[in-house]
Amino acid sequence: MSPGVRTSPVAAASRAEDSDSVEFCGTCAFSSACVSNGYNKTALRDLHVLIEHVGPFQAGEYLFREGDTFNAIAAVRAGVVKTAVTDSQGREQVLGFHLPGEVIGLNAIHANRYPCDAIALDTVTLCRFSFPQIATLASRLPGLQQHLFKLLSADIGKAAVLAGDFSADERMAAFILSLSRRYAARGYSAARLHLPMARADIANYLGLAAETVSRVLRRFQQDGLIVVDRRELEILDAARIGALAASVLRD
Amino acid sequence: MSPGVRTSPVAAASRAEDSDSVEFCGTCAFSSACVSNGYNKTALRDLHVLIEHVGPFQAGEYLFREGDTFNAIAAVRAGVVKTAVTDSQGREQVLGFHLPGEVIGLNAIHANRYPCDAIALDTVTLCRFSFPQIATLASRLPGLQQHLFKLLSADIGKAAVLAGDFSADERMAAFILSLSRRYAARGYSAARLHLPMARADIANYLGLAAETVSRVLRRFQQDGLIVVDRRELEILDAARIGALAASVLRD
DNA sequence: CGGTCCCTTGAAAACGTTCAAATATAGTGG
DNA sequence: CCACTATATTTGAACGTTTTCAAGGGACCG
Repeated sequence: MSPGVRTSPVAAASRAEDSDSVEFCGTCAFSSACVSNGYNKTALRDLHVLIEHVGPFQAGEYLFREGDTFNAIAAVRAGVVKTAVTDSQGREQVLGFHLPGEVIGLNAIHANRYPCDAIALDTVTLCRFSFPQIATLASRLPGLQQHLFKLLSADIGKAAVLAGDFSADERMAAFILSLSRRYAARGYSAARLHLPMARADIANYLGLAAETVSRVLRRFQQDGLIVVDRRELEILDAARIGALAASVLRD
Repeated sequence: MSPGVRTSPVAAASRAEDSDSVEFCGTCAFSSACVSNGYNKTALRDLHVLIEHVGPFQAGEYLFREGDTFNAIAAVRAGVVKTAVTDSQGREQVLGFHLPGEVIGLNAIHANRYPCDAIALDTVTLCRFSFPQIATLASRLPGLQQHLFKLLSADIGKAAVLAGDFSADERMAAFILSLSRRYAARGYSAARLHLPMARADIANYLGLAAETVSRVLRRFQQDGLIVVDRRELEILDAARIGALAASVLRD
């Protein structure tokens, strides 16, 4: 990204790359699939003009910070985004990881400010949607309004998944399987996946200690469930992983 | 409520009580405050016709069940509602408690089915809003659409609050303070409050054992933080409760 | 007054954490 | 290309908070 951009590239107005392009990228096409069925080209153009491609961001860069004024949601186009809050004592609490195709910023609508930080874990590019504009457009396109309601509704349930009292094994298995499924839904391999986040981030997200994550992964490998090497992970026994994760993922 | 109603009074179409009344109840007035400013009487009447007052429900009655077809959200008008899921082994997981003025069913939009059970903890009455109708109306009333977006967005954050690794004391203090604030926001006392749910429900919600809840409450009382007698609770030292809860509630 | 459910209390056990240290890896500059 | 440093991960052992197990009271309801 260009040097000199100092605060909240997502929150701040950003220039669109390839502003003369009239094609949707894959992510945009996904995000707008709801309106592309049965709507005219005017609607599609309306949607297109409020989309900006921003990035790339390098690992560690902040996409937005807690407290920044909210004015846009964003779909991850490439890379992985971590959302987290930091308390007064500087302790971080990881809220989630967002893979390509997934939307960030929905939890900022309520207070008109982002309630968490968003940090690139690797090289990230985004599709940025001005929220006031997309809300206005949603008034005219019932399909878009419905899509936004559903995106928001789905996020309510996701946040509650790890609230239960699950064992370290169950949490770890659910984490692996969730990543696998979400990658698979985007056309990546369901068996081999890359973990772009540190063990400490996984642990924090799952409510465990980093040492516990390390130990559980090692034991999973000893038991033939997975093969893990650094941040590359292969699922060998999806059935047993699924059995462990079932109580967490509810299926 | 009338006998013979067997399934999902919220999901199913229900008769409105006082159908000839043209006055909003307090909850309805609250829920529709967003549109009552600057909108004409036609809009208000449109909103009113899609509201149904349902109930009362007795303690233990199901307002809707997991898997029921979704077609309405509801605001609690009186009483307290517990939402929970039950896994394949029959173990219950409490997702939340909903006080008067709070909305239930928002997490059902995504899949068009309720993802959890809703159970009355005491005598409950509801304002039921047909979701297809309110969504249609929201297309014409930007203020209503914005209000719905904000309701949904706020719920995303609420669910994640207890995901962190907090001690039993911190969780319990946060629970007490959250109830106190939410009751106070509705005009009830912030210091004296009634707990309509069992200790086991509190424990389940907080990710603790019921015995731990009992012990923490007793110790809080020994330390002069609260007085608790059965399901009546008085906060004596709001400052220290607040200090304990701060890391959980983030303030 | 009996029954049931809810709550409380005590003691032992378990799971995961914390502390401490070794190992490995990636990044940096010579 | 290599040494060097900081960071990340792994591993071991002791500790601690919470859970589990077991039992005892107590309130509410018929």
